[in-house]
Amino acid sequence: MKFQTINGFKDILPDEAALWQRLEQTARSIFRRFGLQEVRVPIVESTELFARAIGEATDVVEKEMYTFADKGLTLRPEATAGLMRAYIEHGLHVQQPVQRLFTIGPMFRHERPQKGRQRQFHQIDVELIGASEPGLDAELIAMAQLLLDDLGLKVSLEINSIGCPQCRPAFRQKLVQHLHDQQEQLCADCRRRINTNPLRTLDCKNSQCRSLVQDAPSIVDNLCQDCATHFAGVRCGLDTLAVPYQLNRFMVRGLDYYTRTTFEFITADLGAQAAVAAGGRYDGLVEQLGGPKNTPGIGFALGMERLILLLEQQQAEQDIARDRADLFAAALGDKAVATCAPLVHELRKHGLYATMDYSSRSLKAQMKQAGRVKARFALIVGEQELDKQEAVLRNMDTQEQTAFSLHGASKDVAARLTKML
RNA sequence: GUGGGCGUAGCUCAGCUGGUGGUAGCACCGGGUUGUGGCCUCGGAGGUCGUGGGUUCAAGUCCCAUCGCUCACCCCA
Repeated sequence: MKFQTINGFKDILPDEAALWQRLEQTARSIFRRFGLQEVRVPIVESTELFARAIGEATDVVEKEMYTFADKGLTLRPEATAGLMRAYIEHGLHVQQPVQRLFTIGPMFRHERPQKGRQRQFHQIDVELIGASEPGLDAELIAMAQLLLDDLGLKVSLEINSIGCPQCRPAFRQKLVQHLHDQQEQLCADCRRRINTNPLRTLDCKNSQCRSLVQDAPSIVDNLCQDCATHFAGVRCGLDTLAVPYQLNRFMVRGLDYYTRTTFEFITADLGAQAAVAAGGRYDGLVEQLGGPKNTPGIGFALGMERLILLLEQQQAEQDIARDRADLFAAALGDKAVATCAPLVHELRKHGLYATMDYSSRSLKAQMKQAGRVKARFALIVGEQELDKQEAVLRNMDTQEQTAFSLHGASKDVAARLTKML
């Protein structure tokens, strides 16, 4: 019996973990400048919360959730619902009119895994709650763009507005009418979608469907006055901030809570999973979850695995800069090991990355190991030196070697040694 | 849920129309340097060829089943 990660779940080993750290650090650095605050919420919530927030009829809720049916609990398939629950539960709206929050962590969806899609995946999730001005939409999108730029990734931005409960039903009806008229020519999936989720036909990948919806009614032409004005404001804001974008009137959302502004950052380098970040406005969500009335919000999620894949592709040639050890102690013999161990520990108290080998292997083997941890210095402690209370300090870069006295308590020896490194 | 591709060393992979599992590369260990890393050189260790059946004198190779991985559909970050 051999244990292994189960399908759709993945180990992140040290080399890759370095990239994850870089990604998170870059994100945190950007978020700080935009005044975002971190929150950490549980990965388990009541099933009812997700059903209510995401929508009973969505694929995510209908067939992709990891649910403990007997307990009424579910592993979160996305972050927004839990964040909104926390926002409402703790009355965050009272503390500040606009809350700027982010969270980072794992999400779970029981889909068939493929490139850029795991069953456990990670998102960086940002939410701005409590304001609806279009300038805020533009700021949020510009921030996401800045983050992706800082990571050195080339992605393109697409935006759309999907209206609100005022104007979407009318548009939906109009679209259904149009689709009915050419039902025979649509693919089987799209024929089914006419009834289940007509908006989805707009981004079908089937080429024939694609050309058929080209002259379908466009949602941006069917927005109510408020939504149209708002969307114009968002576009204007993006222009002001010099964020290039493409209007994609076929872009829709799979989660029910979205309203008005929607956007996606797309890459051509990930196969079928093109979206590395996506989000939009959700002006009715807080109220729908039992929070204060008229609390608008907007947010987005970045797919971390997808970003990591891009980062890996991009710098396939460069190897990741590993931390250099400050000192490697090569101890030859039991006495030497006994001398080095407390010394190394003292160096670590001084904040240095020091390490040693306890096995008393050949000096050659230990030097090799020193090279492997990219040690800047090696301290060679052998029997010859020990008799004289001395060691050899070798600069691994210049190959210079000097005698180093081991006289005194290891604490004092370490203090002297630290100065020489 | 539906299709396609692939399972040989820790990793990346050779292995042609069946005829003894590769001096393959990387990584690991040791020698060359009686106590000095990277480069070089020599050697070593490491495998139920995913698993179970079948065909055959003979199966990593052909057939069937099964498990696993992967890509795509669907859906989504």
